[in-house]
Amino acid sequence: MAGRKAAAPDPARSLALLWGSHTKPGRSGLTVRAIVDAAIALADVSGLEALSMRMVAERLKVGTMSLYTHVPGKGELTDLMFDQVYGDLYADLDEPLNQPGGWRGALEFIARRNWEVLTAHPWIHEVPTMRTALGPNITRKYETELRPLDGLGLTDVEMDSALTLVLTHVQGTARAGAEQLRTQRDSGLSDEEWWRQISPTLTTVMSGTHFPTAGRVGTSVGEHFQSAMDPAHALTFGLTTILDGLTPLITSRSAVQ
Amino acid sequence: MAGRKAAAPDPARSLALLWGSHTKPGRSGLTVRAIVDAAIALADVSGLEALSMRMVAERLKVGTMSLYTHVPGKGELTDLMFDQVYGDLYADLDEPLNQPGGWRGALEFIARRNWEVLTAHPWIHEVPTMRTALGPNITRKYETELRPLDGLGLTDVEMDSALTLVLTHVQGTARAGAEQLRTQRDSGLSDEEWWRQISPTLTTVMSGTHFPTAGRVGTSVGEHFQSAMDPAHALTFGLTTILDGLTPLITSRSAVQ
DNA sequence: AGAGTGTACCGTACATTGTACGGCTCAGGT
DNA sequence: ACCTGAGCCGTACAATGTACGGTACACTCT
Repeated sequence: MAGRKAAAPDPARSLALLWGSHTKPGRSGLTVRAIVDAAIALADVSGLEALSMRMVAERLKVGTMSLYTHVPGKGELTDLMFDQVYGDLYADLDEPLNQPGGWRGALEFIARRNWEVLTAHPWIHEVPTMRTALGPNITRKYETELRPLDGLGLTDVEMDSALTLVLTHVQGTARAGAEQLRTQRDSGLSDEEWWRQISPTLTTVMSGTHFPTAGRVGTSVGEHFQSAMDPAHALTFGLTTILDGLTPLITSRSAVQ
Repeated sequence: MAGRKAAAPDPARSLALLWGSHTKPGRSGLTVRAIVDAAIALADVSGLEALSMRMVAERLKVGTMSLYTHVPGKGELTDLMFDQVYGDLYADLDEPLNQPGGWRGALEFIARRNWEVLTAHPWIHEVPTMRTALGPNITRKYETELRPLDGLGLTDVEMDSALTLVLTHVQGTARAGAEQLRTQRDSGLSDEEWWRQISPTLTTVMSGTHFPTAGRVGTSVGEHFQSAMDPAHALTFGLTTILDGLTPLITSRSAVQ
């Protein structure tokens, strides 16, 4: 990254911002909320890396440095953006729990919701999540997502592990999809056009090497999805497999109870 | 990112570099290989984002712009780095296949090997992988990893989906672990110190809100792992679950044969 | 041996980034 | 009417990737 030291965001400062109430408009109407909203709108289009403090300021018709009155820096701003988009994820604390289909239906619902945010705001993948772990919305999300797993006989650690597994899968798959989309946008080439462009170079250069399985499977996948991969298919295949894998664990625990 | 246009890497140029033979030392001993090795060594320590062309040049005792004689730009350089670290992943094309334990043992072996590279070179997580998909080493890796799944009765698409699921899981978990480590390094704080620092702010600010499940489970996890998460545990829990989930699919297909 | 030529090498310049610093300007209290 | 403090912002700086144009060396051909 460029610029001055870009000092690591102060956790305590971030937390205060995250949990505090910010309803003091100032004399040009500038608010933490307005800044975060503007930043999210811009990031949705261009990504976090392309998002600059100058762009945010310009969109708000405000001097660049005015932002720093309300937000310590870009790092803390991304923390706020992150917490914000997870704010409306669930209608209430029991929405997944009230889903039909028991724990399995609940986890499917959770996966689908997370998938939706991730695809609506692909820049989330660029946010270092470790440090934001304690924002108010994130904490509520954790509570909401854990509840359907409570009382099934699982240990606390198992509950966390199961949830983490599902969320990691959704995130990884969504990330791959976002990357695919972004690559297409950046290059202006669709998957097919891209393939046509590199195809001659590839055949020239690949002559003499034989990868029979990779060749056959790669071709099948390409024909089936018209692409090198289909994120939606990967999501459901993986989710089904994971839930199938969790079933014996949960039924054995429930039986003991 | 800063700097000039930073034009998207030319796929064809990357491919030529990836597949071509580069054994022309030039008059100051500068080689594509040497550049890539230096870049990898630096990235291992500081990450991709902190890696700069100036740093690479300095390490090689060479002017910055000399690098551009051998490598079109930073984007293509990262492509080369990516392909390079996957070069020695497997001893031969049948190493996973020859593992004991059938397809399950093979997938466990594959997961472990991928985990090792990912933790040895955490910057891999920052590489946009879509465009590199066709490097020689990556293609061989795909072949090697698919073979243990061949002949089990799975369709080509199912073979690819199963492998992708395992690799996505390993990558996601490794990424979380890398992020955790990096956050610690950057802040100079261990998990415990970090917790002590934000704890007072948190209790002040969290008063009045009740998240019973999150609180109980979070505490249990923290006590069990001395941290908010344990990547190694997440890896094995998830892998076990996924393989358990794949078992019915594979046995049903094999039965039909 | 001498001349010519292409390629490896690199110094400088520039646009772009995050943000430190210090000044300006106003709202509100005394 | 004046003072004070907070919101606002112009300028400056360090760091980045790399375009551009120049320099110097290894080689080939005469």
